[in-house]
Formats: sequence, structure tokens, C-alpha cells
Amino acid sequence: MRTNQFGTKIKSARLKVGLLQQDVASLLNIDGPMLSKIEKGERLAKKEQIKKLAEILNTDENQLITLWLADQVFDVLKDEKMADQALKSVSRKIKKRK
Amino acid sequence: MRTNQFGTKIKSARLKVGLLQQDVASLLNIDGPMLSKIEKGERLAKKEQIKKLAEILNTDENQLITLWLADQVFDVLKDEKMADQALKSVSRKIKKRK
DNA sequence: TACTAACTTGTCAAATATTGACAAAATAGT
DNA sequence: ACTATTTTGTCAATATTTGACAAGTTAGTA
Repeated sequence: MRTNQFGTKIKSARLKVGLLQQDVASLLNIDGPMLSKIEKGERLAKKEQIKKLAEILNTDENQLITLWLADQVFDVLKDEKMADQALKSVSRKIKKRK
Repeated sequence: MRTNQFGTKIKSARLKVGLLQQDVASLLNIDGPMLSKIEKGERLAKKEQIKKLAEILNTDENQLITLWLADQVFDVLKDEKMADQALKSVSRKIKKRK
């Protein structure tokens, strides 16, 4: 299983706008159980589903993307004692990238 | 293809100790071409190969692990405008983790 | 140039992981 | 207890990763 800031966020946003999993799932062209798994972090949403989710759930797309990325990165690092060092190394590289 | 601080490092370390790809590969129980690909970042080394590489190449294991992780993280973030934000989010989570 | 050693690239089948769908089970609300 | 909603389990289809081998390229040297 993976960490799940993304799923937690879209679930709470969904409840806030008062939609059922079924409703949202249909708009994404997936079934209800699949969305359930995304919300629980058992499956990864596709990048192109995020934009749609942002619209449907009236949420900032960039925030969703950020959480979605963070979950994936955390997954790589979660049991690693060198996680901190690795993050620093990546930060440096990212900054140079511009 | 993936970013490649790890491969670059083990290649230079290998040359420093004067070993051939073939030699190192044998010790890792893989073939030469496979090591070539790892050095070039076309394949990912397995976690358990890193320890062995550190011994063979007389290099700090933690440094190798760090680079190996960093490559993977960078791969997730490389084309993402929210990379920076995501990294910050992960940093916070990692710090809490202890 | 021709020769050899070292490395790289391309391709393939096998193993592994991910995906999407459905049925069935669990939970929550009335 | 009844119904709506969510979650879990399972499966086949698809995609990705892996390891090996053959063939190609590069680098150095006689």
C-alpha cells in the first residue's frame, strides 16, 4: 500500500461537494470500486484524471498534483534511512533545472 | 531513460579501482551488458546489489543508496512544475516520521 | 590497416506488476 | 431490518521490468 495524502484529499473534497463515489467515478469513466481504491491509496490515479477531479471537486489542480507526486515520492523513500539526504540531492537538481 | 547520478558514480569508482565491467558484473551475478546498462541509467540496480557494489568499489554504501534513491525520485518529478512543492511536502512528512 | 579488448546497443522471452471490471462483503444511516 | 454506499477480493488483460544473448561500436595498439 502507498501513502495517501491525495486520496484523503479527494475524499474529503468529494464529501464537501456532496457527491457519491459512483457519481465521481462515472465522470472519470471508471467504476465506483476503482475510485474507492484511489481514495484509499490502493491504486494510483492517472495524471489526466487529476484535472477532471479538480473541476468536479472544485479543488485546486496544482494542489492535487502536488499531493499525488508527494505520495509517489514518499513511497520510494518511506523505509529508507537515507531519505533525507536523497531529498536534498533532488532539491539541488530541481533547482538547477530551470 | 532515467537520471543517473548512481550509474555515473559507480562507473567512476569502478575505473578508479581498475576493474572491468565484466569483473564487477560477475561478482554481482549479472552479465557485462547488464552492468553497462546500470552504469548508463537504462536499468535500475537492485537494492541488494548496492551493498556488494560498495564493497567491490570501495565506496560508501550510504552514498550509493542516496544517489540511487535520488535518481528514482527525480524520475518521478522531472517534468513536473509542482516538483518543488511536492518535495517540501515529502520533507515535512519524512521529518515527522522519526 | 588489422587486431583485440572493452563497452554498448538491440532484441527477445520470461517474470512481475498494474489495470479495469465485476461480484460479494462490510459499513452506515434510517 | 432495509437500503444506500463504500470496501474488499478476485480475475483476466495489458503493460513493464528483467536477464540473457548476439551483434555492433569504440578505443587502443601492433
